[in-house]
Amino acid sequence: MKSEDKKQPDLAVELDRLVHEPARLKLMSYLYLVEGADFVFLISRTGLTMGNLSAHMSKLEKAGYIKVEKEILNNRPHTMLSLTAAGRTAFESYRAGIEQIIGKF
Amino acid sequence: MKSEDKKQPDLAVELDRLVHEPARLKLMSYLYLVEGADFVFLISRTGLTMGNLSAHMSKLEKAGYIKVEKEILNNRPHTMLSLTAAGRTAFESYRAGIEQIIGKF
DNA sequence: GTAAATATGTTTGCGCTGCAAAGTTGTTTG
DNA sequence: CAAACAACTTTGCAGCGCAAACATATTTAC
Repeated sequence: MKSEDKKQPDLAVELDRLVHEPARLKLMSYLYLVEGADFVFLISRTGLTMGNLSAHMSKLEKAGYIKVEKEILNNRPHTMLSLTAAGRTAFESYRAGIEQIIGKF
Repeated sequence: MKSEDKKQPDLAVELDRLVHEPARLKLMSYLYLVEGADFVFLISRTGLTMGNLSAHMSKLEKAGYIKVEKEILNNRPHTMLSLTAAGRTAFESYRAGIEQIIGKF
């Protein structure tokens, strides 16, 4: 490396706040592995309330990070979530960013 | 009443928001390694503005995570930051929490 | 010698956001 | 039929991070 690099703010990496928020980070982390989980299951898995899961889900959907499919199953609503390609990319890049800040695990 | 662990919400881990905030995460990550850095240097290192660094520094200090030492050096104010023992512990436990959510790197 | 620029921070104003609580819609049960 | 349940959505507000404004002391320019 050259000394012409005045400062190297390797910590100046920007983390995607949409992913960074703990509730959403948990969701995306899980969806990254399983490729599909339903609303009710995710509540028990993440410890979120229905209200909060609903709100975060909407944000992630609006951002294009997850796909939300609603259907009627056994006469009841049923909601399935899954990561989109953009969501996978966003998660991977978030992971890289955080690793850069925190260091190797 | 007695509860059996039917579900293991390994994602239900709580992240310390004081550490989680990107600006503070960067600060603590760096201080974890070097054990002492001054205000001006940290600005270039983290990409924060003076105002934001000042605010986050105050929060971390109030939380007991860092120690802030102010002196006059060459007729100018000089501020040194360093992690406290509590800060080190908090950072380590944050790291463990995030690893549990995101997975192994 | 004083006005302007520089250095090192702190404080303030406010827009955004996450969370708990309340609301919605439909179904089952007694 | 009413009350309880299931699966969500919407709302209200407190708290927070950020940019901008402010504070204070020193050095430089003229």
